[in-house]
Amino acid sequence: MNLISILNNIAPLSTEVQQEIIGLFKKECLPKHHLLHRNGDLCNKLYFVEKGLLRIFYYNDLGKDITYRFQEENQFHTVIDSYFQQKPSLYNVEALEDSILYSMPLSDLDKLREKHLSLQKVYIFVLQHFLLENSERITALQFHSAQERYNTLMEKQPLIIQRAPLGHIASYLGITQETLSRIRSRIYS
Amino acid sequence: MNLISILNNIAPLSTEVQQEIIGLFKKECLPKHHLLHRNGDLCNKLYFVEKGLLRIFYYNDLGKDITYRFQEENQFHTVIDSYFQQKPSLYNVEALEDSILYSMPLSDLDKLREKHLSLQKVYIFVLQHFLLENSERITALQFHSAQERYNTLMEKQPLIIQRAPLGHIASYLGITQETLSRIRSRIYS
DNA sequence: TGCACTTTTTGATTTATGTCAAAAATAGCC
DNA sequence: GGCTATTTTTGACATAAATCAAAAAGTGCA
Repeated sequence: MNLISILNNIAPLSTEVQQEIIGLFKKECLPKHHLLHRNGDLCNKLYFVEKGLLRIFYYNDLGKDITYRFQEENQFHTVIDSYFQQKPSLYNVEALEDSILYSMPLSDLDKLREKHLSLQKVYIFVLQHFLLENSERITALQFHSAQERYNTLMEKQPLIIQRAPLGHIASYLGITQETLSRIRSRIYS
Repeated sequence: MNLISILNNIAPLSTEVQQEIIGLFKKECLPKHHLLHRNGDLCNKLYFVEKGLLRIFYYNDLGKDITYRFQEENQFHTVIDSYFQQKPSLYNVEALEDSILYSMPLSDLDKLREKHLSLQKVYIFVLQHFLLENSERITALQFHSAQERYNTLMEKQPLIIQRAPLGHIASYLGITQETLSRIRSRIYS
């Protein structure tokens, strides 16, 4: 699986550690439209997306479905509000395509991290990566126009445009579906 | 200093570790308006804000000064785009008040974390905390109105309103100063 | 105390984006 | 291949917030 090579890239792992990791991650296959996590649930697993596409979303005050983010291949995934605080989540997670995930329970990961310093590093790296991504997103939402935010998405995750329905992309960008449709039809960017 | 008791709250530290931490953090006193970090600089220190108020900001395409976030007392601070990747930063950091910080070089922290597992936990906790905060901010910027975002700020960091100039708060919320002024003058929320 | 300087407020107008509604296009399926 | 069901586009109109400009209020200091 790609997981191991990605981890190795972050910090080289001994064969022993690699074997242990492989042993603890469990393969999960989700059909398209499967709801992996429902708001109110507790999420106590860290996932790695081997194949497919996940969408994390929540319902706002008006009950409207808002996409918080997409998780593509080779990304780690978890429901952060629940996972980090072990409390019921506000978010839902669904598979937008048939997907293959690897999952590891939080408790196993904790033990593993205590046992192997090298993994602690990897975990920190992953957290930092998420943090950087989020800070870019904040910057974008703060003062970029809808058009600019769309352009950025096109650069960073170009395939999302083809893989996810328009409405999901629109709410991810913080705009309505109609506005996104109009942006796409404009000749000039 | 508050730092030690805060760290202890996250994960209990031995007296030895505490002493080592105290020894490595260096006290820095900044006068109001001091520019702690300039865009293009490398940031290789982790800070703890003992007293005062910091503002992290950047200049957008139009050269407009945009507040990315405020750091109040008892918060950890660093310039994340630079610190985590050790590359020149897009951000500036200034003291909005006379401030007292404690700083530790990245290299010292790395060594310390390798040496003491308990600190690794603390570091992860801090990262997770930032991550949660950022995700709430994204949610707010995605679909809350200017008014709602202002209300949220009032709840979370009520003192900011009195301590920072209006223009800085406005850009933090992703709106213009004029709009913020009008929000404040409204009788109904 | 008064004067310059900065910050905040107010006003008039414009613009980007939202809302509601319906038509067009696309996809899923018997 | 044709027929729903879903998704996307288009249109008309409403609205929140931006912009530009100037007045008012607040602050620092000689």
